Amino acid sequence: MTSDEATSGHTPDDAATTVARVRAMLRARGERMTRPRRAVLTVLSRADGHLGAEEILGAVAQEDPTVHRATVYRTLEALAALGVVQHVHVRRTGTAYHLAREAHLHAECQRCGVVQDLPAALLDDVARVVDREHGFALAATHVALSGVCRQCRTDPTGPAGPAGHR
Amino acid sequence: MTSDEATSGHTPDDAATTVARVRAMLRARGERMTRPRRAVLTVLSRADGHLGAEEILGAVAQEDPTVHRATVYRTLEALAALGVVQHVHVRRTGTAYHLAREAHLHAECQRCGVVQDLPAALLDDVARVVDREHGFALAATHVALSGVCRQCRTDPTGPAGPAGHR
DNA sequence: GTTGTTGCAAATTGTTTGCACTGGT
DNA sequence: ACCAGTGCAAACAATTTGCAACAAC
Repeated sequence: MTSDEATSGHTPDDAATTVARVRAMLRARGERMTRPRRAVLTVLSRADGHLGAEEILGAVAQEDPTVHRATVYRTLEALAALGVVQHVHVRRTGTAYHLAREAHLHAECQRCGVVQDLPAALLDDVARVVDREHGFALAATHVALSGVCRQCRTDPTGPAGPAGHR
Repeated sequence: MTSDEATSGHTPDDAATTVARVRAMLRARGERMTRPRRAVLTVLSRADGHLGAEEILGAVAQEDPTVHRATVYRTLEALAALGVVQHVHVRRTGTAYHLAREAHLHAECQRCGVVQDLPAALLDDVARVVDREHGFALAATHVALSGVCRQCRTDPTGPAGPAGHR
């Protein structure tokens, strides 16, 4: 990969740069950099964290109203295949996407729906044990852990998200 | 419904016993033990492990064809409210249910879809850390961990379930 | 000019809801 | 008899797919 990445979680990644990089990757596979793909990449680069499909749909629509929902899904799939984006399964949002950077876990609050990042290393030990004892290769980053965030524990009367108990 | 339950090796929990126990719990709340509920409980008691909604639907239909899909969902919800059944979110199957017994984790193979149980204690340490460091109260049993099961690691050409990569 | 991609609309999948009726207690 | 619970059909949300038109390379 390339050189610079402060990696501390905050470096939205220049959209143009990302697009260029991906264009090259696509070209190498005989695929194309299209308008919808550019839009999706732009949206993803801008947003620092993960975006729900719904959010991406919305942002892309603003970026370029001619891009169709289905296309966004297909684009995300294509970019995932490229290894450029990763997806996490989240209860509330359905699926969330983000540009592939350093691995990290996700924790979703079952009350308010907030998804927060956690260091990937947290599950390293568990992964090792599960592997050794159960033969199961954990893909810890792939599904958001469930629980209740600090906010909601502190303030149980606060704004519970749309969902009752998930 | 033929009463030939002397077949399986382990002891899933006698259906009749469960039904009786739950009937009491329901009664205590002014609720009723109905045919659909009996059917769902019977199905759940028989099956040792977790069943996907789809499986429950099927089994219940065999148990009593007059029971409607929607009713099964409502029944599962009611039993969950009672604390009698627990649900786990699984990508492949959507949601899986099982009678509430000792807490345990679930691990879902992203290739074949198998869901296996893991000891709940596995995540105790992590839960403690996440709590202390991030203020997040982990509900580890609520979402199935993702990964690849032993079978699929060994035999990558084997029968990948219906889904590509989840 | 290829042919990878897109837009659209319709199909899926999994689950929920409104409502009149039925059955448990 | 009363009302929790049910059956049914239709609504739902999120995503996927078939296909003809289209646009990158």
